[in-house]
Amino acid sequence: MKTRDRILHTSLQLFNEHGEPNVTTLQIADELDISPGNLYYHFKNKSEIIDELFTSFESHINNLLDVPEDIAGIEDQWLFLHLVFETIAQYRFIYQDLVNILSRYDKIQPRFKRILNRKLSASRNMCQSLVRQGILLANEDDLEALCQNMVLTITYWISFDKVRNVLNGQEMDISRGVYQVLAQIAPFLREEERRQLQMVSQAYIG
Amino acid sequence: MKTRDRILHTSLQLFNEHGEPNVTTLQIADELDISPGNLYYHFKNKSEIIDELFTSFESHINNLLDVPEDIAGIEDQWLFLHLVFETIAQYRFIYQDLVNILSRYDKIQPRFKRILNRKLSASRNMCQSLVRQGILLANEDDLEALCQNMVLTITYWISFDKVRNVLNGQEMDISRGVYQVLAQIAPFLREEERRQLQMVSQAYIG
DNA sequence: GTCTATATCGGGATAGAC
DNA sequence: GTCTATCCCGATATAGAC
Repeated sequence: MKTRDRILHTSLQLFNEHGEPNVTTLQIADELDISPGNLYYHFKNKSEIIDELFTSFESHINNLLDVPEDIAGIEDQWLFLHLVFETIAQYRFIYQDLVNILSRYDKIQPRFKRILNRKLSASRNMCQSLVRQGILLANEDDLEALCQNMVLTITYWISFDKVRNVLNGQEMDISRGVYQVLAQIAPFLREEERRQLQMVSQAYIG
Repeated sequence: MKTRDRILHTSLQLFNEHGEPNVTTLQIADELDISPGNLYYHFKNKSEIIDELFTSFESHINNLLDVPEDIAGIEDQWLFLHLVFETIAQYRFIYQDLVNILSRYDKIQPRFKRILNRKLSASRNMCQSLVRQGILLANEDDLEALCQNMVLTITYWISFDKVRNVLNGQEMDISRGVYQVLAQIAPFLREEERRQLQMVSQAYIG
């Protein structure tokens, strides 16, 4: 593994663990047993590291969010959301200090907003595919509020979970986040699919 | 107004506007046209300011959250949530850099968790009062997931709104946040109360 | 590519006069 | 209570040797 990539890799880990603002370039270098000078040979400055990591996140998440023309079954939706959550968890430092990071690195602000919009589209696609199947019954306003809340949960679940649990050593619970998103759709579902969702949930959460 | 209070007041404003980590003690002093030395006469250090502001927030929000033994009507619930949102908005710097602040000022971590728990209790009270009235129909699991999501929305709506809109100058929209919370209850409501909620929403949002 | 040494800068905080 | 001056330190970033 090339040094440049090792720097990115370690930075990501430390950022996720301690929060980007709390991690210095010296700590990154120390963790890698290289000199700070070496780090600055590979990266002009700290923001270049963040920019690169964000770009990487962006391409991963866009990849995921572009696909879902038609995620028909509950099981597929569960999987889809789980992949989204996993990706966010991998780059959670962005979400944990979102306002801060967006205000200090203003180039990524529009890019993040675009991701939010894509999340919204994906949520709408999921719901509309259910509507088309006649499984989900809701009017326009309900649907819009539902999708907004889905995006909110997708965006903040991991931070929320961290505040409540992880800060004191407990494990992060992604599946629970997936559940919390789908639980918002549940009340609009037909009785049968609602039970099906319940089954799937129990299988993954217990 | 005593200098000490002016410091608190201005700090709160600057923190909310720019994010606590981006505001220096010098900036606070400058804004007040006092010297940094003067600031440090009134406060031992920056964290004492934050601590004091948090304490103030804590007492406001606890005051609100303690009341709701029985918030029966939709209209009352709207008002209650609006007050909660307003309080959070007033101290939004805490929420905007939540993970960061909780990790750097570890004394407030348990206190914030307690607030989260109270939010959860308040949400449960709201829902259960509706259940008792026979207005809301849901099983235990649905109810629990619902309340969790309500707390999540209450906690992060304002940050979410800021990321999407306010960072580029638009106004913050508290009523929309209230709506997003109540919209989660809506699908569980009886037809009649659901319509009623719709009316109230339209009155406040348009 | 990597190191050591160092410059620079900014923010937090203190000393001591008034 | 308030000011000016200053210290201290930690973080970013650079210079130059190897």
